[in-house]
Amino acid sequence: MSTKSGVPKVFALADCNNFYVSCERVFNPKLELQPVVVLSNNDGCVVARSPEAKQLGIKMGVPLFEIRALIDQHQVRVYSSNYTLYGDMSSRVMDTLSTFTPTLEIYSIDEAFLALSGFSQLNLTEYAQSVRQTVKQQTGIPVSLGLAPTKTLAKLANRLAKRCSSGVFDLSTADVSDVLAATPLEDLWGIGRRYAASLQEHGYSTALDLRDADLSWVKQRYGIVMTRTVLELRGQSCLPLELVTPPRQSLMVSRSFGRPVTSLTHLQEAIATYTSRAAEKLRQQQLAAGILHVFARTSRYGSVPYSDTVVTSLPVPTNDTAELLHYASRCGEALYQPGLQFSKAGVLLLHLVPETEVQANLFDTRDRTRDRKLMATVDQLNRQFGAGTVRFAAVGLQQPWALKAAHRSPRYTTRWQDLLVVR
DNA sequence: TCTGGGGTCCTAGGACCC
DNA sequence: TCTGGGGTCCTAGGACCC
Repeated sequence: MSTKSGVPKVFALADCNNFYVSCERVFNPKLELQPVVVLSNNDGCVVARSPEAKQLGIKMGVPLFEIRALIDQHQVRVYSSNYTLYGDMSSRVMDTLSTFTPTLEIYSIDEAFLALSGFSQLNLTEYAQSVRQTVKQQTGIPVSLGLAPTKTLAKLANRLAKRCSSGVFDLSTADVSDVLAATPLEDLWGIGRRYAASLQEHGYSTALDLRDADLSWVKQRYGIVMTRTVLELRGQSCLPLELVTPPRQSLMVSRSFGRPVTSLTHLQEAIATYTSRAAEKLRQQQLAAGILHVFARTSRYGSVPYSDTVVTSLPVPTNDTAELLHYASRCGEALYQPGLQFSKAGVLLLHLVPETEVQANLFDTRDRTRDRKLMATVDQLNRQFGAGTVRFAAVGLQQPWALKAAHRSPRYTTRWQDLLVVR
């Protein structure tokens, strides 16, 4: 695969190793070489594991209560998620990566694709090594790099890089057949559990089988997405780097409750809390929403199955907390049913537009200039004195339904009170 | 007792129109 | 017996990702 100029085109996927655990370790070096896990919101499931924790057989995504015994037995260190810290560490890593190439796509909180076209004169593996070392040195975070002619193969190369001590794996020149033959379908980017099972029923079991599958059959049976995967396995790049972040289409805030909610009051408090948070996020990103979805559900495990969504079209796209709270509260009333044990609720905002491009409505009676000033002041106070300093009464005071986060580390990098003290 | 949260894209099918 | 057909738009649901 070559570009027009004849320069080999290589994608590198840089992926932070056990990112959340690594973030915790940067600020608490005692965690090195110890089994460590980081939990999802509400301390529900394991979402990151140190190699030592993986060694103990702790699987990705397992609920905490299922591995209690293992944790006690091996004194696994357990942390609640600290997304403020991880987000901040992520931007430090991305800043460092971006010094190596102008063509970089930030793919997720801990991954970035780099285009290394034009580096043909250099030894790519050495270059990748210097990327690793620099990121480690400047941020404390270990990363691995996979090199390949397509994104899908770079993803695979990265998996292999994670297993070798050098932390770099290059599939850009070698014949990949042997590697693909040793790769189960569900290890491929874009092939999840369902597709893997379905392909298996048709006699495919490895990535090599899929690469050599009949393209028109794949297209007809599974659609365009998997067809691209097949082509990428063949070394034909179909997924370009996305250098500009596409505008966001939706924004969601949802949480499971720390304990079941049965009263309308508590359901409304939770919905108001999530709505407030969603409105803050909108303002941070200078967006306004035209459609509000509010949903609530009971637990998938036991209890009466119930899940419903109420949709409201807003008269004018808005990011005003008070206005969104007004509509959300109506939705909450519509969703509530006595006797149900609600386990989760959430708010989804759609039809997002830049706040500067909001079309006025002729019949709009709100004094929006005044509203905007109020929100700006509230945001400023909360930035200065901490989140939640100024709140709307609707969010409640006690919040007995609120989620659990019993093991959270301090926000070392984003809160003055939590700054690490060296004695 | 205890099972995450936040996204995107694609497709099928219905509504509607000419 | 005859009862169009094709295009577009929208939505819900399903698949995937981290």
